[in-house]
Amino acid sequence: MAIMFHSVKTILPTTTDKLFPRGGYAPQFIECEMSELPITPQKNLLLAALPLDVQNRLQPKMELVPLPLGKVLYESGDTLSHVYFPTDSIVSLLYVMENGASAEISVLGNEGLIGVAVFMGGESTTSRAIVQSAGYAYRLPSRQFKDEVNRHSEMLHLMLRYTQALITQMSQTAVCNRHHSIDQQLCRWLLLSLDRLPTNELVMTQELIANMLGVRREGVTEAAGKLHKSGVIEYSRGRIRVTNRPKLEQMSCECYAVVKKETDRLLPFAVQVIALG
Amino acid sequence: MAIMFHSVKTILPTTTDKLFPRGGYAPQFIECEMSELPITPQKNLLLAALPLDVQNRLQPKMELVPLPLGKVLYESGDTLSHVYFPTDSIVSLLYVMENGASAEISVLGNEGLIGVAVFMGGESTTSRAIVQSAGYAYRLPSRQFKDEVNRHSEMLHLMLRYTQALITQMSQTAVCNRHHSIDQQLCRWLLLSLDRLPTNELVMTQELIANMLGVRREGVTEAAGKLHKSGVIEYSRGRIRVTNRPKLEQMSCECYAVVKKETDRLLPFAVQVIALG
DNA sequence: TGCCATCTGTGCGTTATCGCACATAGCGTT
DNA sequence: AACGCTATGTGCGATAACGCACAGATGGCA
Repeated sequence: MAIMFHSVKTILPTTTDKLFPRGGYAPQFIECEMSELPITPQKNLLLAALPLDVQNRLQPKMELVPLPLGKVLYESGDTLSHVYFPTDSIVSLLYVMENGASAEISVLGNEGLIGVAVFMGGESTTSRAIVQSAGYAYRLPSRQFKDEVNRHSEMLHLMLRYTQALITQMSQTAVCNRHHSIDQQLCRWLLLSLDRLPTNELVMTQELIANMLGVRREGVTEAAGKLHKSGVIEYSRGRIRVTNRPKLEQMSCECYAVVKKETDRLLPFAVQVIALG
Repeated sequence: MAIMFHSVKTILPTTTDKLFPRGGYAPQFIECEMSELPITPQKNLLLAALPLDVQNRLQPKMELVPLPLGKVLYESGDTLSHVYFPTDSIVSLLYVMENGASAEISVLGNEGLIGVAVFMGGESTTSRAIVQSAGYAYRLPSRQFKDEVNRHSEMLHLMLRYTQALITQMSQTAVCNRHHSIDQQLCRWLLLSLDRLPTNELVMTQELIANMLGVRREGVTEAAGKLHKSGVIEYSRGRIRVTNRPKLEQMSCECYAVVKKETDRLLPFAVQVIALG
């Protein structure tokens, strides 16, 4: 399969060793165009939705950090030292079982935050947060985040709404895992990722997608082959380009639409303009 | 299979028509011994964990309502008029798909409440809340519940902790749906139900269990047959008695233990004394 | 230019679960 | 005591996904 992808430069180190259990993946990164698109806290839609005075209070306390692919923001059971507000990165919440098998619980980008357990009170969760698409995030020490949430009820209510959206996605994942085929789930997964990216191209091997979906790599290969035959995607060695998004949506199970609709309802400020393939 | 179950009296009407999509189930109820065990708000462990002054404020606003098997407390998309604090009933959060297939997202008893979406801000969810084991619950109008939560930060924090426990269970359900066999999942499901009942006997047909697990009824029949052969359970026509709980735990997947441990961590006041089979 | 790690494609037997059909059994009602 | 509804048991072919093995393709790098 000869597909042209524009060349990219490696600008961030990877930390994938032992992080993606099955794979030995060492990918490259799309250059982050810092000069053209300055990364501000407002790139995160939750931060942007806060009242201006709260934004101003938070700004000096936050720190912009790069999130290379495969970086683990926290491990199951870890006490969370910071919460992260992605600006252009994508993070998966992944559950890893005793035998090493895994499954994605939810995925989030600049519409969300990593670390709801901080204000939920548990301080840790049973899942792992792992960077699925490299980029940046603003982070805030948990302690200060908690103070702000307790001080500004508007911030609390925003976080709670986001948490409900997260719950919706988790529920739907459970249902999808039960009832839908790998083909359909791949479509759902691609759409969820696509919604959190500025382009229609994702940097992700089939091996990693398989880890996220909790299925065999070969299963993803087969499903991706079908999507290619249908003219929906093109791909090559860790890059996937969606060329027909409407058809992708059509081939997906209802789960994508349900989650999208509910997320848009709960977080109307985060309604995304979809990049047409 | 000749198993003796103590006779029971029907004391509550059922509302199962069209509520459990696949089944035409019309079961009886175990008599609720009101006189021996007065039902007080403190039977619900969340209510019991509140500061006394808050309990006293809430008490007159709450109403004790019977929850017959199969009753739908809310439907997907419904605006929640009340939140429910079960005292001795069990409620499942169930997702019902477009084609009628379903899957349980989580289950809760007197350690929880139905209606987290009220203080999360969404006012509705994409799931259905349905009574899985008849009993009672105290309910509180959503409006008043919200006021109390906003007024008493202690109450808010308690609810948030419970919500995190709920999230943990949802996540684990997603993983379990992906990776574990029907046999294992049945064990998990029985244990989760058992923990929320005062006895080691549950009133539930295999058909309904299949609905909860999102699998075929025949699959549950087979799995239950194996458990019986192993001497773990006895059952007959809508009643299941667990006779060897340790073995049941041993045959379950890790998911039960993970959820239990995390729930106990988050809600230490709700640690349950397990009825030995 | 050629090497080589790694990503993707494919085949094949095995297994779990499904969907359907129908048989058997338990229990309340007449 | 017989009936009938409902719950449970069982068999069977179809299917989806699995685990494994290995072939082929790609692209970075020496």
